[in-house]
Amino acid sequence: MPDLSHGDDAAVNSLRSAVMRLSRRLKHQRVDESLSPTEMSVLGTLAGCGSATPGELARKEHVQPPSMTRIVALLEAKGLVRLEPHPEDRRQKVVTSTERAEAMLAESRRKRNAWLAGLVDGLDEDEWAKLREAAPVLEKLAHL
Amino acid sequence: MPDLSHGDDAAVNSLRSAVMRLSRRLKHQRVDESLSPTEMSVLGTLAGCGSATPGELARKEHVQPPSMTRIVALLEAKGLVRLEPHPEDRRQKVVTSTERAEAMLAESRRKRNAWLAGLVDGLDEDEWAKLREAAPVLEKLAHL
DNA sequence: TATTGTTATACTCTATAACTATA
DNA sequence: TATAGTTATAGAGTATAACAATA
Repeated sequence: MPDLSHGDDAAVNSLRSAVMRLSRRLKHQRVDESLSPTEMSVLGTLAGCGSATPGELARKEHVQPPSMTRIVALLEAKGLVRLEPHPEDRRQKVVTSTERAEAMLAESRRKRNAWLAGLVDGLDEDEWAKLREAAPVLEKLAHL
Repeated sequence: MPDLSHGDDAAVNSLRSAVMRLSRRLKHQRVDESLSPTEMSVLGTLAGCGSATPGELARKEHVQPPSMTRIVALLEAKGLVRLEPHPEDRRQKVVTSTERAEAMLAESRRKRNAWLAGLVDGLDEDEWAKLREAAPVLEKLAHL
């Protein structure tokens, strides 16, 4: 385990503050107005793991089960996920993203890049490189 | 401006997703249960810049003026900020953090480190170093 | 008896619109 | 006429508690 020395203290504060502010801006920059950040995140997760149960999704997104019930219902109403009975456990359900969701993810990826291009306009190559290197670590941290 | 090539595309997705999830977890890990993430962020901002008007704080935190009015009122009720009339413009007010806020920030910094220590337990030195390097860039991004 | 998911309900945070006071 | 801040109100997102169905 890394030893948290005094210098890291400032880094932690900086990291926390930046993440909170960035998340607030990202909320506003949603590519599809009809989709909340968590709905988008769920679709991204499903694109990565194929399919999952509501409970698994709730744990992965760090949201309570009732919240995930609502989110999945909204996504289903929009035709972005499909709900099927679990083959082995009749209590559970299996959530799978539809082709429409895949197409939407691809489209929003283009739009996000446009927005980010504007934002990284103020960054130099070195800064952007650092961010790129840190992205997977941030993901790991979010999953830990 | 850095050219956003194909490889960056994935980094953007990764970054966005990670920031959203981390922010959700940070919300839960608030050191002082009675303080929202934005309230904490405002205190951090004030600690950095000394004092500011509600309008300035709203812009810095990327929040609308009425929201900042509420936040400042809550902080004042908790004795964490002081409100004074602006010396030159009687429409404006000056918000300053109190000693109590400074003490609380110091205390919460210790608690945050303890929480982070648990989280970075799963990171190796190299990953933590990447995160530390990226922190100031994330901050810059959040301010851009 | 434990677990998965749902329903019903309430809370927190933020936004928009309309208003007041000052510039 | 424009700007800083406030008040009133509404909406989005999430949580907790109680419940149903299945294991």
